[in-house]
Amino acid sequence: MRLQGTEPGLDALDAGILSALDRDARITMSELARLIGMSAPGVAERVRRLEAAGVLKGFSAEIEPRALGYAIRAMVRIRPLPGKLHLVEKLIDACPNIVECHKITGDDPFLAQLVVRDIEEMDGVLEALAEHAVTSTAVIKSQAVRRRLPPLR
Amino acid sequence: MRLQGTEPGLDALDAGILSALDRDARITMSELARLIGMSAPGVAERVRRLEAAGVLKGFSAEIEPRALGYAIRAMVRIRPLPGKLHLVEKLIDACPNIVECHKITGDDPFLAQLVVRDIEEMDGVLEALAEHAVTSTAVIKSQAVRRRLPPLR
DNA sequence: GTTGAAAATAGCACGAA
DNA sequence: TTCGTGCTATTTTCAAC
Repeated sequence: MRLQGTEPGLDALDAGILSALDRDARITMSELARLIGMSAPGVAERVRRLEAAGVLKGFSAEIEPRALGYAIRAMVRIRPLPGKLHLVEKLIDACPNIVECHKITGDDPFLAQLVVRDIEEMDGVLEALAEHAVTSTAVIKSQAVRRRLPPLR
Repeated sequence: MRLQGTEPGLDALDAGILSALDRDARITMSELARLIGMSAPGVAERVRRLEAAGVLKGFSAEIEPRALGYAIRAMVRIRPLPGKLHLVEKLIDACPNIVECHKITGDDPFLAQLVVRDIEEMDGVLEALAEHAVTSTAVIKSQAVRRRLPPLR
């Protein structure tokens, strides 16, 4: 196996495996084997190697927030007030409505994805942040590109 | 089962199921059954119902772009030039380095997540967009909050 | 939702290329 | 090394309750 971070390291079979697992992570190794034309132990071994190489970090469920009553999703840029960077980072982590947050370059250090049931709930979260940071909120209207993999080779 | 979008609709067992599947989507129904204290056919039935209700949209692999040689990740705000909205949307969809894109409110209609191997590749993507849109790029330095579920009840 | 039996699958050792 | 075959344990699925 090649070192992590060097390429390609992935042949067409690995690419097929990753692609299939991305479409349906609960597929059986047998079915996966049929799809790419290998034996089940063979693909299972490759999957283990991809995990060991750090390519496959895990498998997760795609859950639809709307179906849980979270009608609104928004991207929030967050700029902590002077001296409040660490405090704000803790606030962000402690806010259960923030389902993801990146530290980014530029004027606003954080870009968070917010999921709320209604405008009132959104306002509550933003108000709580407002004491220690300036926020810019953009409501998500739709997905132009649904989560997908980058080119695998 | 309650109508999609009405709450709660989820009891503690469903919440446990979703949480466990989010942590590891490839867990067996038997193991999941043990975790939440039910029989295997019982949990399997609940999982089917959560899928039918639109709560569980699917299961996907978490793939680490870095391990594939994509050293840089960035969030790009994209503002199409007048009359170029649809063209830009097509360009975005056709760009394999864009792994996700939201249509949002505000001055910049699109917020895309970009994954590239190096600065040169990033420049190439942004140059291609520059003909038809104004872009603002923020490189992702780290994840402050790793993808997680909102409160399930 | 549970139990129990049949079919499919996973995981292992071993041999071949 | 990496993959395939054949075995056993586990899991899935379906029936009946």
